[in-house]
This record gives sequence, structure tokens and C-alpha cells, in this order.
Amino acid sequence: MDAAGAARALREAGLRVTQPRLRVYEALARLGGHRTADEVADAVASAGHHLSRASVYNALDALRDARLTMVADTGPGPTRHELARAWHHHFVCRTCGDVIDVPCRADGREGPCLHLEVPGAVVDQAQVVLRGTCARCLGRRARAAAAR
Amino acid sequence: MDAAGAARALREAGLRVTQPRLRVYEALARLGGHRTADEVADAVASAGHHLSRASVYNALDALRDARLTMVADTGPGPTRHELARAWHHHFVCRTCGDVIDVPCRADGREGPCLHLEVPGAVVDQAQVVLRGTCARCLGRRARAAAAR
DNA sequence: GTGAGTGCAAACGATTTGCACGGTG
DNA sequence: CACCGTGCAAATCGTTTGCACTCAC
Repeated sequence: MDAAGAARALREAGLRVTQPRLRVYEALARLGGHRTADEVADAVASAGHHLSRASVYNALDALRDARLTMVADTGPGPTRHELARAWHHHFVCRTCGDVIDVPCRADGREGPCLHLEVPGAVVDQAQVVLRGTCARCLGRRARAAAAR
Repeated sequence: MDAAGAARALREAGLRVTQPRLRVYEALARLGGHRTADEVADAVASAGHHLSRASVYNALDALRDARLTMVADTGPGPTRHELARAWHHHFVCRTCGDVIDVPCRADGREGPCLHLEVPGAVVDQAQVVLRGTCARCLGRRARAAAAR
């Protein structure tokens, strides 16, 4: 993601193109995955730029409102942001906290896999969070048990 | 929920029976629904008892670990606790913040409605959070629009 | 030029922690 | 009677806010 591409994306989303937004967007694109505000701030800082904490939050909010990014509902702890992309769920490892994408597929094809209705209400979003132990932590635990 | 029943529930769950845990458990049972730590603390206080904030959190953690209660993953804001019961999802109103239970039914019967696998990992829980606007807020909005 | 966006620091809400004390099993 | 659990206050973490300044449009 070059700067020009980021600027175009922001403009097309109807956002004013400012340095903080560009830097935050680029950082998210470069890092990939699900990132906390702090991780984004660090990435921007290590790229040689400075951003106040408030501006990082501001930019992340603006990007989210413009649907350029989404927040991953990963429970307690810092909010995690990611670039908008095909719908998917999240698996959160209870041991290491890692967040892993889980494709959303129902009836064998990708797409909204839940069709829950709430009487009288309008549902505009459904998030699924899976919790458990990831492969890496399972292996580590097995190795620790074997060594004992 | 009388005190004796609460004490029995705690003992059966393998927990030491202490005043804070009893009070918190009773408060959750009396209040019903999805409650924040503060709501629980207030309920205990208005029942004429005193509990330090830390003890409320401690008791809620102990109850959760013992599976007597569950936390409703309702996104940002205070964590909400409820007595353990049949599996269900949660609808969170974006306008008023209310949390509404949504029965979990798949294939026409109640039960886990998702069967998502994460390669190599063990999934022990799947939470679904729906977001949108509740019936009450929809009505209020419609009325406001009509009055304009 | 004008208003949206920024930076800073301080406020904030929710939760956690350290440590001495008290009650449970 | 040993230890888990409690109470208190202060610390911490993530996020928001107030206000003066600046920059994109």
C-alpha cells in the first residue's frame, strides 16, 4: 500500500486526507491482521513519524466510520482494528491471546452464515467470536506435560 | 433464590462459601438479566450490605470460573454477567445499549447453532453478538420523525 | 477563509494489584 | 490452624475530552 493508494482510498471514502489518517491506514495495511491502537502507534513511530495517541484513536475512528476498517470484537482488552475485507469470524486463543481469522461459510459457500431475527428490532451486524486454545499453545502444553 | 440455595450452589461448584460470593450470587439472581459489576455492587449495597469493589470483581470472577455465571460479550463498556443458563446469543441496541437475549436454535431445535472448526485448535466456546436498533428505539425514532 | 482535524495533557471508567487482616473448611 | 478470600487504596490500562492551534478543502 503506497501513500498514493492510501490517499485515494481515504478520498473515495469521503474523508479529508490528513497525515494521521494516511499514516494509520498505511500502518494497518503494512502490519496486516488485527491490531491494537498501540501497535498502530508503534508502527507509525518506528516509520519515523510522530502521532499523538489521541490522533491515532481519532484516525482509527474515522476509518471505521468510513468503513475502511472494521473492529474485531475480541472481548476484554484493547480494541483490534483491521482493514475491511470479506466477512469472517475470529478465534481468540485463551492462552496467548492471538486472534485467528475463521472464514464464514454456510451452506458450503462464503457469506453471512447466521440468520437470527430479533422481533421488532433491526439487526445490522452479527459478530461471532470463538474461544479456545490455538494449535501452538496446544503443542506447547503437550511438550510441557511430556517433559514433566 | 434464598440464601441456603445460593450457599448450596456455591458449595456444589467447589467454591468456598463466603459472604461476598453469596451476596453477589443472590443479587444476580434477584436482578436477572445481564448486569455490570456496578449494578451488582449497588444491588448488594441497597440490600443493606457492604462490599468493596474489589470483592465484587473477585466474586464475579470466582462465579464465572466455577461456571455458575457467564459473561455476555457485549463489546465496549463494562462487562456484563448473568447466571448460567441455556445457550443463547445477545442482541445489543446501538442506541440505548440494552441487551436482549436471542435464543440459539439451529435445525429447528435449541442447541449450538454453529459448527465452525479452527484447524489444529480446540474451540470451547462460540459467542454471537448481534447489533442494531431495538424495537423501543425504533419507535422513538419514528415518533421523533413524525413530530418534526 | 472556515471548519474539520490535530496535539497535548489531563480526566475518565473499568478493572487489577499489593498487602495486612479475617473467616472458612 | 492453614490458607483462601477479603478490604482498602493506589496503580494500571485503554480510551476520551477540553481547548488552542493548523491544515485540507
